[in-house]
Amino acid sequence: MYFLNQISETISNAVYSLFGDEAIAKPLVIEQTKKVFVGDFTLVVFPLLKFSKKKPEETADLIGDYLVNNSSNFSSFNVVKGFLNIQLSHSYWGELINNWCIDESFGIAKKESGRLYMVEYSSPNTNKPLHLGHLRNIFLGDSVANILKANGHKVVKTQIINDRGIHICKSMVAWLKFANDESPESNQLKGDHLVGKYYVEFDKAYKEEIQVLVNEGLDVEKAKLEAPIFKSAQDMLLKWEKGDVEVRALWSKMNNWVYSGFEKTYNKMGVEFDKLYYESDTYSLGKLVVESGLDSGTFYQKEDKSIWCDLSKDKMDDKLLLRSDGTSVYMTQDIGTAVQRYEDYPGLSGIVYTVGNEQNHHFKVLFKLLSKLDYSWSDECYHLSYGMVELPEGKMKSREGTVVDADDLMDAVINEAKLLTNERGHLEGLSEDEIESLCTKIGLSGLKYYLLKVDPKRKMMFDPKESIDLNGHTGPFIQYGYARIKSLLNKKKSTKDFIVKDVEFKSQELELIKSISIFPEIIRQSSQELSPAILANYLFSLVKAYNSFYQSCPILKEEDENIVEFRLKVSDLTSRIIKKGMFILGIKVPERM
RNA sequence: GGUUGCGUAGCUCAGCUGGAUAGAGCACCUGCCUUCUAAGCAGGCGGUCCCAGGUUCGAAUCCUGGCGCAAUCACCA
Repeated sequence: MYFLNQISETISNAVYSLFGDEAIAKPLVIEQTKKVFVGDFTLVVFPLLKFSKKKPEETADLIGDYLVNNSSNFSSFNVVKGFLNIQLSHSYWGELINNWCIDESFGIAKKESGRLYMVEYSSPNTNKPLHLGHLRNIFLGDSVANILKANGHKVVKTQIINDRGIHICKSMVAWLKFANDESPESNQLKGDHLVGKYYVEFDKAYKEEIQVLVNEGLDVEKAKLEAPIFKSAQDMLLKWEKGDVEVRALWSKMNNWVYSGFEKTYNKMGVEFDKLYYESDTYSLGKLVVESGLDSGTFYQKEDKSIWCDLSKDKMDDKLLLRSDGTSVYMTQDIGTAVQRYEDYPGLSGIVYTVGNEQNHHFKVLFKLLSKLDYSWSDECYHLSYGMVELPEGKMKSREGTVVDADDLMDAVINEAKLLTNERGHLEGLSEDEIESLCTKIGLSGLKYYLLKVDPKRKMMFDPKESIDLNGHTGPFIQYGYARIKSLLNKKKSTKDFIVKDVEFKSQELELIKSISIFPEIIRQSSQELSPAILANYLFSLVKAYNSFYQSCPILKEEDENIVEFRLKVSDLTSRIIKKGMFILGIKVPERM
């Protein structure tokens, strides 16, 4: 049994014996003892006073006495006001460490849960390259998938690619008009960047045309609709929907440019997907589902033929599902996609949608619609909503060119890692390939950790200077801790069958052990909250505890062989947790740096 | 205007299923490398936890009301 449960059960038994079953009707409040007090665990006794009918101090004393007298796991206790601070015996800690060390998968679920979850993330449009906002999304989703796996679930990593619609047509129109057949091959530009370039070109030309029309006396709204280039885009969308061969060919060609560009970006990130969905495939299923919802009376039709869902009972505005011309909207596609997914994976236990909080309302409505359509799984859909990434100078706006490009950012962060690592003289004796590999690990860890350490649901500030920092609360700090342990273990390995016993731990050793002890709980909690930030912050505190231990407890110099073995063992265990934990965050750790 | 989320040190963030003297990192200041990697460690400075009420033995945490910021409420995606 997980030892925290074991401890709380023992304490619970003590309370039961002393004060009866009513006293344990509510869960006991047991927490790790705050640093300023002496002890390992603290029982808050205030809630027990009405059962003990004694003062807080006396109540705590009674329980403390009982524990120490009835279990060798507890060595001593002290009472401060209504707080019972309990210390575990060092021999019990030693026993625990032995167990953790021989457990290859310490902290990770031993048994499969039998559940299969789908995690959706990234889900870009195919008209422009990925940017900083996508990075938070992708790192989050990828890590959440790993967290679910670490808790014994099976996971399908997926994305819905928004490969159709008016915005895609804009790039296509602009390319036809301005590109002179420019292709990724002809000018060595990544495909997604090339297509993005023409999306911007479209916008530029569009604005100019609007201005011309306005100068001719049209009002702005009208001009937006009348601009020739906009009309061509609309025209192209109609042709696309009708399956026009030439338009489809161009669409296909440009989308493939984008996909190969994305591919490179995902490779660099170290991210991959198990299953891809394309809106061009799922929107028509969405239409069918909406139409059958109309037949069954779930939805209603207005005079102009548009189809709606009445949400007044749910205190929301009615939602449009098919336009009067019969074309689909975003919501239609999302309904189709969800239905398709449950058809593809009948055993699915749930879908996690990693999508920004700007779409909170959209998903609330989507899940409500699925429920109205009587899909039993509608309440298994979960919107993992995360906050926007903001820059020191404000929000990213594509129109104002303040968007931070994902490829540029990764390159910058890796280059910076090279500079800083070189400054420290840590690149000596490495080949070009090794330097590349090491600095990629370091740079990306800085970036990923920076984006993951903040609670997903909060908006966050992205400061470029901080994101490439190697000191303090950063990915490289954790990597460095790992590399130091590895360097140590290369000099002397712990003996496999050594058993820790009769070791009196120094305070730094005990702090480290305590930090290690909660790793399984952290893995569980990260999954419950779908929050890599919990794990990220934990790993930082673990490494801090280790560094403090490392500083104050010499290992190779220590004479007592028993202590040396213990310290090597606990170092090895720490390194395994760091590696595993960072892996779950999607971050690689270098063996040396 | 309605709905939802957020407001903690100069800055970026933890802590929030109520618990003790609210914690980290950055920045600034002091020490520590002939000793296992100083990308480190030890310490200092720094707080009306937005405001006002309420519940409670106990509130940064829960409730109500303000103030401020953000998102959203599209025949956009």
